[in-house]
Amino acid sequence: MSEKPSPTIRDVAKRASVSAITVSRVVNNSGYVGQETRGRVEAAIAELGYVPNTLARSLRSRSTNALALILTDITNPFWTTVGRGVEDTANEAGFTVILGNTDESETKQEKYLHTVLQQQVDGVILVPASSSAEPILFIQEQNTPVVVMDRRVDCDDVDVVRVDSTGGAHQLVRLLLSQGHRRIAVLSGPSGISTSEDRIAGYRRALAEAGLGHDAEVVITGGFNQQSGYEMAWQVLNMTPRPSALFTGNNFIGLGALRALREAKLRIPEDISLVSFDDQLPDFSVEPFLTVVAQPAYEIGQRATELLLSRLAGTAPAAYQEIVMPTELIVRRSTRPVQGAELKDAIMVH
Amino acid sequence: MSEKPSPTIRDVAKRASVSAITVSRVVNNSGYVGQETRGRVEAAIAELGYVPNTLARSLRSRSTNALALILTDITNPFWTTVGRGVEDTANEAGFTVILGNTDESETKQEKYLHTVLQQQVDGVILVPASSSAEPILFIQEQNTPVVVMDRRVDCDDVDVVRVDSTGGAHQLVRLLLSQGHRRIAVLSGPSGISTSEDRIAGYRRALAEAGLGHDAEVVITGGFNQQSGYEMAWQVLNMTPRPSALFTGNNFIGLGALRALREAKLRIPEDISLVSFDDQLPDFSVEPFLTVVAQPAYEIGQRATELLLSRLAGTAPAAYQEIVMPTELIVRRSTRPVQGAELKDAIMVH
DNA sequence: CTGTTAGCGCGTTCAG
DNA sequence: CTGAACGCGCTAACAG
Repeated sequence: MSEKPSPTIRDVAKRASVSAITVSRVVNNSGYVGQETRGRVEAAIAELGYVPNTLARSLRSRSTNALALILTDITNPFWTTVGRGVEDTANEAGFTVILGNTDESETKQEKYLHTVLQQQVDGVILVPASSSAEPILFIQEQNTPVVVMDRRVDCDDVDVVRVDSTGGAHQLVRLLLSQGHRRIAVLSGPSGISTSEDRIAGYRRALAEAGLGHDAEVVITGGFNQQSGYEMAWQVLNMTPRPSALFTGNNFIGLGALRALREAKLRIPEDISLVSFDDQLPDFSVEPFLTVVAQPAYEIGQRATELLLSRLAGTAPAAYQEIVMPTELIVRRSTRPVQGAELKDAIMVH
Repeated sequence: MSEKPSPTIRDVAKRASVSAITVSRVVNNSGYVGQETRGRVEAAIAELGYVPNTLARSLRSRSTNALALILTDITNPFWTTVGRGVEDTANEAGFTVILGNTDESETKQEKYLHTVLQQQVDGVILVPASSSAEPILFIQEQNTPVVVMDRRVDCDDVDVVRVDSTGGAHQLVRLLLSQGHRRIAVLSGPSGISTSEDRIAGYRRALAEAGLGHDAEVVITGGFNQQSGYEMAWQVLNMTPRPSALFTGNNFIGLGALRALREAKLRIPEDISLVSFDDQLPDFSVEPFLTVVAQPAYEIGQRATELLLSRLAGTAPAAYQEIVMPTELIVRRSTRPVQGAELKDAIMVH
């Protein structure tokens, strides 16, 4: 393994008997270069196996053509799909994407923000771990454009791309109400996160419009993960009277609840109804049967990236944008009209 | 939004009435700096909101503290787990990880390799899209250390971390043989990929040791994905006589086969036996029941990264390493001894 | 169409 | 313990 250093632009220049800048123009397809000169340069590049140094390029040109995508849970298929939307859109425009995963931790988020800003990314797409405005301001202080994705924050001066969580929850709960359900439990995410709270708000609005109230006990908050969904579901199953329907605040909470219901030997929808925010991945061992409100995950990533790129290009409207995307109600087979008798038949589980 | 440029190390130096290099020493904790001086510098950093420029740092120090991880399918949970092993190990050592997804395409792989080498990553972990030595040589030409993961390549002068695919397949097929299965179909990945071929080799060895041969028709190759598994399984189901057992070459092929078997209304293991390479993700709607050979996914990533880091540190043995990790047979409930009658009872499906 | 000059922000080298 | 000079590899700004 010989230790000869990688060839630089000057080595290529020398070999092709031109100046460094000419090589630069050939590599970047910028400016005018004569046919014959270009040929010589390209030959020299091939012979030397020259690979341009992006670091130096970015240092000089003050632009890395890289975006940071900072999200909360890369193991969640919803986020992988969003991520793909971001990546595809960015790549198409010649940008690379640097990914950071915060696990909903503000500390990790801060760490990643520092890292990517040090790396001089041209822009940031952030799924904030809290609704605090501080991280946003920190990014903006570095003159770096930022788009907040999925969640609202306590800050008006920033671009946001999200879905209508309140509306989606409202639809789901109205469906349950129309089937006669009256005691409906909500298993939501962390309080302090807008999606989590908006979904509860949609639930409350649906009940209020129907002239109904609800026990405080049936509204539960936890984490946006399976374990939490599992635990919250058991909590619900132990209530007296037991709710006749569950509304879970995201896909993972829904999965956890599903497991709890199976352990409790409750059939869906015969014994209990279940609806959820977020569609589930197709599972090839069973037919899809969960009634859900689906989010346009890929498109969310796409729109957020487009907005960010237009800011970078200076083609975005001056005013900060808030893009709210619609959700889609998909009715399948996990709910059922409540039977007259069932209303009083509140069995204790466990 | 005022357009003042981000503060540089010199701005901090001026504000603290020291030289730039002193600031550098404070930031990097290198060299001696007096207590009092350090205090002034830290104050200046905080007041200015100074964030060091990694680009310039790396350009100067000729090291980015970044590794590239190039793999073939990020949507496969096996690879996400491997990736986590890489990421955790790298982060612990102060390295960041740049991820590239090739979808088993040599073209995409080449594109990513170019990108990350331009970005001056300190090392590459590659899951090669083919067994060609060329990409390896290309990386090594840039004086960049590389570890090949999961697959063998036509190149001896490179570090490799993989599992014993032949051995794992051998165990699985021996289990089937011991239960009396004689006509066993293999649904494997692309030919030309060592894992795919090694798993077929293990199958052949098990049969040969039992003094048995097999029809060429029951050995099928396709892609390492669900769609391909689904199609290959249907192909098997239409054979006469129909194989009494299936061995699928990875988790996704297994999932696709599962779907085909369900569509064909075949019960497992009553109507047909199924074993697979790779364990499946826990699915909360059904108990795990598939008999598999599991790979230590996380540890594979970990070992590969450790090896790469030790190369960077210069602490690795001079000779190239080939680390072959063991697989684990997990017997569950997807196979069953073949019944005497069944052997002749080769029903056509469809 | 091509070249010269300068300097991006930082850290190594060597001298105080 | 601190600093001055220099250059990493590349391109912006200006010549010609």
